[in-house]
Amino acid sequence: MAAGDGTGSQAGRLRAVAREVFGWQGLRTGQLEAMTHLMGGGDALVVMPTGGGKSAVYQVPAQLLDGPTVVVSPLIALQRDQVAGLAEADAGGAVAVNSAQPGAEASLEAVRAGRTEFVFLAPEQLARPETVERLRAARPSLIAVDEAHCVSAWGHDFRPDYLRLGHVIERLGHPPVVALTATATPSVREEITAVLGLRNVRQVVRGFDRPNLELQVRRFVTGDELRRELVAEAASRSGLGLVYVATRRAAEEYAAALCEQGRRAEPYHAGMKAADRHRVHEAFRGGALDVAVATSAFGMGIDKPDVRFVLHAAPPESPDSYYQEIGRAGRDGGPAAAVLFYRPEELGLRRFFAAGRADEELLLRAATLLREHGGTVPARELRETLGVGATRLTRVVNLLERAGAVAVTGRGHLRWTAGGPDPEQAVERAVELEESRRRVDASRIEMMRGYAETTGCRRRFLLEYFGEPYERVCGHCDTCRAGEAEAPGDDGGPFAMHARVRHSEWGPGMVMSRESDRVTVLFEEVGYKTLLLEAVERENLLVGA
DNA sequence: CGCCGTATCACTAATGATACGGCGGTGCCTTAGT
Repeated sequence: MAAGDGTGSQAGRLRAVAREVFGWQGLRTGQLEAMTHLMGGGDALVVMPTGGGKSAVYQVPAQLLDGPTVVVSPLIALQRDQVAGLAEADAGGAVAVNSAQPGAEASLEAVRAGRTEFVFLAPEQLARPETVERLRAARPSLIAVDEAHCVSAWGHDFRPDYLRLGHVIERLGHPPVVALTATATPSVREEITAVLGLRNVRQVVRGFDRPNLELQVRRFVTGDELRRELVAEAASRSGLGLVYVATRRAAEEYAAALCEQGRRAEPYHAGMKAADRHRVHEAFRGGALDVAVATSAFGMGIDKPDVRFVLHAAPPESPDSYYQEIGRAGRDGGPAAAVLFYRPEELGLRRFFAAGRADEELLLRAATLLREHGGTVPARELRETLGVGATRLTRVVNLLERAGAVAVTGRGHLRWTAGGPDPEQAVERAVELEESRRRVDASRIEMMRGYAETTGCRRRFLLEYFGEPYERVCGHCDTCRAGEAEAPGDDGGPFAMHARVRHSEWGPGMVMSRESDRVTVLFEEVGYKTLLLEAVERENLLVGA
């Protein structure tokens, strides 16, 4: 293909739009690669750090494709910012459709009539068949799914509507789809692709390494000591900081303790009034704070370049979440510290959150009712018959659907699959699926423990967890400086990075990291497992697959 | 699973020690009542 022709002029048009509409002087290779693929009709999965220009990947092609762009975005506050940002450019207009926004009807009509280019919605809005039909009538030419890792991180029980996005995409005629996220391990990338039903996918993954982050873990025996030391460190560090805690109550207590030390500190969690949350957010953005003490509610949409430290009072539920949270430090490229204050006991809370089980009895009742009915049943009717709320029903239906027993129609009605499993088999499969999810969640917690307790290079541990080979040690995390971290020796043996293997009991998996005496494998069914090489060889546990 | 607050006991005066129960994160939505 001659340069300047075909894809070449395509890139030229994209660059011109970026410049003329948005005022961006250039596009990065990764952005351009994803955009070109979308323009060619394919789907894309873009993994880039926040502030790396993810939004551009859909905003620019949207100008060239004939039809509106549907943007799925999980937070209403985030939607507001994005709509406001687009309003400043001459980009064709943007609206958000949600409960906090009056005039949903007029907005959808504007989209259908072609008066608005961008429409932002939360996944819950797309659970409403009427809304999907309205969008379908507008014949969208592009769909962007922002914060796509939510498909995996929250979808299964917390926000089940994410799991329905695949159906929504099909119902909207499956125009080019771009999934965007700032953090995703290879397994999460696979899950995003599967759940959204992406086709002809181009994955664009920009480097995860953030060399300016100094990684450190401080280990404690008692909770009192941990709290005291954390307050002391947060109070003495200079520059803007973020302290992540596990509970709302801890957020309040640490913030109060830091104020006593004379720092400008505020708590932030989902139990606070919207006005207070907004106030803290603004204070953080405007430099009126020294430290924000927050639960995981504080996060998405934060793009403050000069955060100098992120301290964790307790480990989050996975290295994915941890990396996302510490990634909010040092965006300006200047030095920044990420310190985990660790006690093994604190993992207990995470295990509690991950322990939920499938409601077998409810599954069986729902399955039996649907099969006996035979035809299509409105979800609302089934909810009333079973006497459960929408959240629980959605969860049960999702499981039955994944078990191949129930289909959800475009109108949101439910139908038992003819020729599928019988109710008992379906419930059995659903329970297995839930068990499998539980095992994977538990294994991610174990990987978080692995990070906290490793004697190897911490940067290497995280990057290999994300599937990015890092065959060296960083030299400036705490273990490296203590001289403990040993350089890896990759002799190209049978368990090379990313090699496909099979375990006699745990089934197929992929090698995610190697140390001199052990290997960590991500098994499809049971999650992460670390095996001693000596035992692997002695028992012949792993074979190449 | 582990933590914290409350209740109870033991016991001669204020407090300490132990047992037990409840609670714990992320955001949409809707609807009732100011």
